[in-house]
Amino acid sequence: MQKQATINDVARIAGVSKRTVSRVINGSLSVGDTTRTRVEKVISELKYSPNTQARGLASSRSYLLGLIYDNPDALYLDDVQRGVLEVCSNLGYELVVHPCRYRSETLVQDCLRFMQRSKLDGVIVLPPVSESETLALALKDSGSAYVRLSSVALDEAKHIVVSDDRAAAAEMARYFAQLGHEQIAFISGPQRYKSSTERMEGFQLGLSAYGIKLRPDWIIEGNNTYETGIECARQLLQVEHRPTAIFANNDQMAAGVLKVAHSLGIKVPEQLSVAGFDDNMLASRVIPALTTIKRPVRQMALLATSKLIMSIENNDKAANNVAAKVAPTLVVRESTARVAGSND
Amino acid sequence: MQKQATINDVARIAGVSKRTVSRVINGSLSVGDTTRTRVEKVISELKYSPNTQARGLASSRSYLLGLIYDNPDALYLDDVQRGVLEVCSNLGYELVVHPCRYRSETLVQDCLRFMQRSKLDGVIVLPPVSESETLALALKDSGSAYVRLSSVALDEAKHIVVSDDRAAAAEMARYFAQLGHEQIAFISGPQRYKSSTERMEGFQLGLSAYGIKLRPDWIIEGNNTYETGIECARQLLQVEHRPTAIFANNDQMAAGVLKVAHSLGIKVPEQLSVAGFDDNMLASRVIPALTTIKRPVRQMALLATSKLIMSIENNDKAANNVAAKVAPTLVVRESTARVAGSND
DNA sequence: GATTTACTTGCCACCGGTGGCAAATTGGTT
DNA sequence: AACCAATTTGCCACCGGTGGCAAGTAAATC
Repeated sequence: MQKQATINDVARIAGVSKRTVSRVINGSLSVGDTTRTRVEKVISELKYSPNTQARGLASSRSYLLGLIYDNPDALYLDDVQRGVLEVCSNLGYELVVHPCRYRSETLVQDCLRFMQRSKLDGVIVLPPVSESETLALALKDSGSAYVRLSSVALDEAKHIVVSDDRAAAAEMARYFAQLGHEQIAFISGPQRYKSSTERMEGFQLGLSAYGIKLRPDWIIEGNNTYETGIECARQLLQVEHRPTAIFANNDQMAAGVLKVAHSLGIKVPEQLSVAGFDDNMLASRVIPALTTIKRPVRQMALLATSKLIMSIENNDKAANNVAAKVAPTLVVRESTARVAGSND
Repeated sequence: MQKQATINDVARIAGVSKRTVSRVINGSLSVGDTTRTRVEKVISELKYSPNTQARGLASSRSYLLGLIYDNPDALYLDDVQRGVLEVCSNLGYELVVHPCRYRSETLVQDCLRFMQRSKLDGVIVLPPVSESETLALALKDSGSAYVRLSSVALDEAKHIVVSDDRAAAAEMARYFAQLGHEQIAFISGPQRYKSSTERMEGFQLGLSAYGIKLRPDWIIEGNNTYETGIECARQLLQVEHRPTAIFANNDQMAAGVLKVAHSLGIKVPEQLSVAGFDDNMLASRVIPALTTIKRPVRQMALLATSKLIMSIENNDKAANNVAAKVAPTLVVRESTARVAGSND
């Protein structure tokens, strides 16, 4: 158990004061070139690395970021986490993960306490927690740095990264219409989430451009899980007259639709087109592979983390200049086709 | 932005010294009952919560645990992370995640530096990184608390949680044999990982009890990804005489086999039985749903975290008493069946 | 050469707790 | 009442850095 070198060791060996060493570490401008190189040499010889706790205590910085989320899809979380970590490790931050309950009464309190306890420099908030205005206000109020991921621009540019789910859903509508579908059903996510309503409205808007209107009984609400996907699909497919195409709010539910269709002997895409949203790993694994909307999750994570770190390092202007909006794109695979009997 | 109460505030208001407040916080025995209650009252009135950095600096504790892994399956990582976090939040720890490169030359250095930088109290190491003896030694050497997840008992009980993959694979062998399969292929994981060799050997051992021997050219090495699952499946299935059953080292590769079988018009399970290992979300989503081995990932995570925290809190004896071994179990679904033409 | 100006560097207090030890208090004995 | 042990509390140094300001040094100006 070798003892860790301290700033004093470096100072003594380099023959300077520890204040100067501190300056070198923090890249202060006012250090002479010769001094700087000398100190840097000693630092690398000693493999010295500053104690984050001491540093944090003195400067109220921790080089710790937090990731706040509520029970998201494992694949989505993983994508985000990878993206965030990539930026973190490049810029010398570590990431603390913090699941919480969006609908709990103590959400705000819980999150603030989390930040305070670990003295986080900032947090990234994932949907649906990101949709809580109470939390956002509390964060702003406590002077914390934060960035929210969302599908609507509900905050200042420096605090948010938005994916235009509405436009993407509209594109899916266009695609369905061009394949000749008119009997179309939609399995929505929970209506209390903005991401759900955005996608639904975008889809309806897109269809209306082709004069197509969703039948109210063909809009069914799931909760974004595979299991509810199955339930909703049963309602839509175990009937006399069924839709020729189903758009689900995410890939998990679309996978549920495939399962039900298969068990009912309905051929996809010949007799039924199915599409999802996300383009996570599952989408390409299932048979037939899902047509879906690719959400640029990784890109959002990168942007959010950059923004966050910029605003932490007191460069709010730069944080504002980082792009705040990304566009999901349509990915066509095997689960969708021209409607049977249509020729146009 | 309300300022946070400090230990001095509490001390002043309660009319005691801050050393006494510190004692109350840490549950020291030698505090009078009246004093204790008085201090506790003030603490809760002020909503005081100790500054972790200062605390850490003084006592070299951080209440931070680390999770070290290398590019695992997203679903596996998510399961582990959930389990770990559950225990963490109950016991007042936070979790810092740290991906790294198992095969990098700087692995050990990188991990130690990570622990040091953030002053972690301990780490949980996932496979395959957990198989690095160099890292384990370095951790032990540096006096760090750590627990490894693995499929072989390669460390003292207090440092490891093992899943008996070998026995589980043998059970799959038994199941295959009892279905009448003799023409069996195995898609292994990278042979440099113990988890891969354990499963392979267990499978072979299990088969040999029924007098079945794997043909050497029907043992193919993949790297646990869906993509290599596809490649391996092509090699096994695009030939004149093909196996009647394939066991893959994990669910991802098994999903690849399903895909190839489907594209070649081979019916699963009628013409080909397929099984995976893990029982992650994917296994039940694909069509047909995969027969697989359920790894008790969550349970392992819970055990590992408990062990770790016990050994941090200087209770090595207790850590040793936490069960160190868990048993994966066979889950039969739709992708396996009696071999065609067999009646026994 | 003296004075101003700009740039480097060092000193010391402080961040908010904990550890070791001494001091004060309590209660029991003789 | 004096003494002693056990319990409870307080004092002060210290953990390893950073901030503010003063001091020192070199270059620029007159």
